[in-house]
Amino acid sequence: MTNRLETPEYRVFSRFLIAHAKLMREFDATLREVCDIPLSWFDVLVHVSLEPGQRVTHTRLGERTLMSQGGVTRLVDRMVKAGLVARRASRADRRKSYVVLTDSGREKLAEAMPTQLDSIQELFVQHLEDGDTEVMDGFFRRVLGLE
Amino acid sequence: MTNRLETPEYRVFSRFLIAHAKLMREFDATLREVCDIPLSWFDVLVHVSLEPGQRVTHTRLGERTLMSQGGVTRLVDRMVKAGLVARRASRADRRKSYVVLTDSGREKLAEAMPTQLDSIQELFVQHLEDGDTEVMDGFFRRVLGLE
DNA sequence: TGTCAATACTTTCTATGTCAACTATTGCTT
DNA sequence: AAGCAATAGTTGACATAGAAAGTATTGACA
Repeated sequence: MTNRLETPEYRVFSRFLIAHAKLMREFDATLREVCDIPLSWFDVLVHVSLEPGQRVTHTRLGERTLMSQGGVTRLVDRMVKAGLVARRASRADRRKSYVVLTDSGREKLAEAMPTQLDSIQELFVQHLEDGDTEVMDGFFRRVLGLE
Repeated sequence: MTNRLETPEYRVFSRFLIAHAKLMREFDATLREVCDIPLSWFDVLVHVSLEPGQRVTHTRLGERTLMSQGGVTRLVDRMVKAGLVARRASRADRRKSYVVLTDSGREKLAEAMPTQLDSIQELFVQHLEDGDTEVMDGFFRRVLGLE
């Protein structure tokens, strides 16, 4: 039964899981050490800043960060308390509430972005050789059902 | 600043993250639906069964499942309560306690293994084309610092 | 042999996330 | 316009995991 676990394909899968765990751990540890924020906060800062108008609804933020709605509310709560983001009620639709960066949030992002980009470079991108990028991009697109 | 986010390499990294989240979600959902256990329990069952003598110490189980020691204790607690595994004190070293499968645990594994192997096949392995396996294996090995 | 650092596991405290129920608001349909 | 399903966000109950301190046991070494 477990012999199917010993194929090269399964081994790749297994390494995929371990690599993911390792990367997440190190990204989080580095961001906490250098910038004093967890990876989840960095994610929010980035996704707010990437949005047109530098503002996101909770729902969209949930899609981007792959979190549940309740989870987003609480994550944003903590970041509001820390002063990195603020909520701004939408005029057009009073159910909506936009998440925006505060000055402090913008500063924190400017500080954390190079840190995180360096980590990604060092732990992930650096190991991409020759055609690896294209191969892996194709693979992940298929996994995600894109195109 | 964010322009480095728009390179093909970063895009691969981003898809890697999204793919991981998607796969974990679906594996867990399928195992819960079909076999009524979470992915974390399946992981434990597999790692116990793969061990020589079909028994693992908590410490080793933690290394295998990438979990903290306290996390392992409680995860095993829950599975003991559910009757899938049991703890067996070590004679040689009375600090150690081995985790072993119960009959019920062995049955559950026999039921869950094909389910999970099918999921992995369908959601991951199926999308590996031609030389993809070798390319990705090499990449993940480098990421993990193997060899 | 007595001491003490290391090891194995447990436990407490806390952080964080999910699910489902709830509230408010919107906008479609008649 | 009234009714009502859909949408946005919050909240309560609960599940789970990590960090660090605590307990028991082992083994090395003076």
